[in-house]
Amino acid sequence: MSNPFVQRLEGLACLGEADVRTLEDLCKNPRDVGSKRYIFRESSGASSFPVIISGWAARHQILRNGGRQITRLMLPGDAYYFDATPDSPLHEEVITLSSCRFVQIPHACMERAIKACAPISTAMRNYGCMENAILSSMVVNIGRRDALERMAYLICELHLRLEMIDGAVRDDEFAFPLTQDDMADVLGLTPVHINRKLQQLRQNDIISLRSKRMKILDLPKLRQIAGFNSAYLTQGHSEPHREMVAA
Amino acid sequence: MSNPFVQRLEGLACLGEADVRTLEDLCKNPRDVGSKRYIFRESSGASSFPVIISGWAARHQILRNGGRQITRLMLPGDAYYFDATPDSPLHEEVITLSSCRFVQIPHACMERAIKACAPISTAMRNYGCMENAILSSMVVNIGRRDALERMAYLICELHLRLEMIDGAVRDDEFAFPLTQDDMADVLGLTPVHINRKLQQLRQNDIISLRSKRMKILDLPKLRQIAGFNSAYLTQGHSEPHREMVAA
DNA sequence: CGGAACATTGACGATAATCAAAGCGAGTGG
DNA sequence: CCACTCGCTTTGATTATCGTCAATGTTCCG
Repeated sequence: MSNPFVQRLEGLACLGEADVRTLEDLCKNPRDVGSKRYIFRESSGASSFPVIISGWAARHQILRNGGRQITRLMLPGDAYYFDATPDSPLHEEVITLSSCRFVQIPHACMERAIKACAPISTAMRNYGCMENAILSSMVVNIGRRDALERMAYLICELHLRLEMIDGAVRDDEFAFPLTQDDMADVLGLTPVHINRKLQQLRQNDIISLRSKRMKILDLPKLRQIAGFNSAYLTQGHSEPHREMVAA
Repeated sequence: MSNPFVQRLEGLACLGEADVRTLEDLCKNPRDVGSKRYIFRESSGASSFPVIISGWAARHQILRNGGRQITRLMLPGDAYYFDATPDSPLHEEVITLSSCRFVQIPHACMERAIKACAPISTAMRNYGCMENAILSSMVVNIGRRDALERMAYLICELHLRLEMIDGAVRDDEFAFPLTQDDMADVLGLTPVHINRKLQQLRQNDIISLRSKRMKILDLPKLRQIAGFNSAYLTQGHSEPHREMVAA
C-alpha cells in the first residue's frame, strides 16, 4: 500500500515522478507508538514535524484550569507542518489517539524538497489552505451548533476525510478510536453530554458505535442533522432536526 | 505609509527589493467600500482574492437556521488567500466591518509571483501557517473558555495583532469598529450576553469602549482573565479570575 | 425631527456543566 | 480460570451559564 502522505499531496498538486520519489525518501524509517503518546511537544525550536502514516492522532492545547481542546484530528496522511521559522512559541502538542505509525520529517529536509521541487511547494501551500478550511469549519461547528448537530457534523467530516484514504471506509463503516472524552475535547463539550447525545443518535438508528467501530446507518439523516453538505445548504432554509425523537 | 500587506509578508520571510516591488505592483488600484459590504462571495471559481489595506473585514459563514459565525477577523494587511485550485466549494464570504480600502489580487498574478520569487512563495506559505495558528487559538477559545474569558482573549489577540501594524495602537488604545452583534458572531455567543460581559469588564476598570474606540486600562488583568500570554501559561497553574467582582 | 441601528435591561427558559455513583469490559496477575 | 483493576461508559440529580423574548434607551445621521 502506498504512502498516504504522498497520496494526499498528489491530490493537492500535480506531482511528477521525481517529486514522488523525493517525498517517499522523506518518509523512510517510520516509527510505531502506542495510544496516548506524545509525538510532538511544545518546543519552539523543533527541528522536525510528524506525519501520520496509520492510526489517529490529534493536535491539542491544555488550558491552565486543566481543560483541553483538540484543535485538529490527524488521520493517516496528515502532517503537523507549521511555520518553519516560528517566532511565536507553539502551544500545541501532538498526541496519538490510537496505535500509530508515523515519520518525523526534519524541517530542513522539507525546506530542501520545497526549494528543489515547485510542485511540492504548491502541494504544501495547498495543504495549509486545506487545514485552514477544516479549522474554519470547526470554528463554525463549535461556535454555532448545538451538541447534537456538532457531533453529527464531526462524524460526517470524519467519514468524508476517511473516504479519501485507501480502504479506510467500507459500507459507511470505519475504525473510530476516539473515546467519549476525546470527542468531548474535540467538540468543546463534556464527556457526560457526549454520552447522552451519542445515545440519541443510536436510538434513532442513525449510527452504531461499538468497540471502536463506527457504522453510519442513515447517512442522509446524519447529514441533515449536521447541516453538512453544500447541496443541503443551497436547498433553501429547510428546518433543522425537528423530526428527531426527543431524548 | 507603506503597504501593510507587504509589511506583513516582510515579517514572514526575508524579501528582496525585487520581491517587494512585485508585491507592490500587485497592490495597485485599491478600492474603497463602506461598512457591511461583501467583497468576496461564495463562488468556487473566484479568480481573485481580497487583501485589506485599511479598515476591518471578516470571513464568515451563514448557517441554515440563520446563525452566523465569523471565522476570521481581517485587519489591515490580511488576505483571504485560499487554495488556488479548489475542488471543494467555498462556503465563506468576506464582509467589511468598517469602511475599508482593499485590493483584489487575481489568483493568476499571485501564482506568477510565487513561481518567479521563491521568497514570496515562502512568505505565503508562512502566512497560511500563521492563519492556521490563529484559527487554532479560536477553536480553543470558543471550545473551552467561558464568555468572559473569551471576550478578554479576543481583545488581547486583537491588541497584539494591531500592535504589529504601523500606528494602529497608541497607549493601548485603538479603533474598534465591531458592534456587539459582530462580537457575538466572533465568539459564538449572543449579543445580549456580550453586552453583559462587556459591562463586567468595564465596571472592573479593565477596558473602556466608547464610540468604536477601545482602550485597555488594565492589560495584565485582561491577559490574566484570558489566560493569554505564554509567560502566564508557563507560570504554573495559577487560579482563574476569582478576584473579579461578581456581576 | 424622525428613523434606524445599536446598546441596555429584566424576566424567564433551556442547554449543557457538574457531581457522584454504579455498571461494563478488556486485560493482568494470582 | 477467576478475581481484580483500570479505563471507559452509563445513569440520575442538581446547578449554572448562556439563550430567548421583549421592552426601553441611546446615538448617530440624513
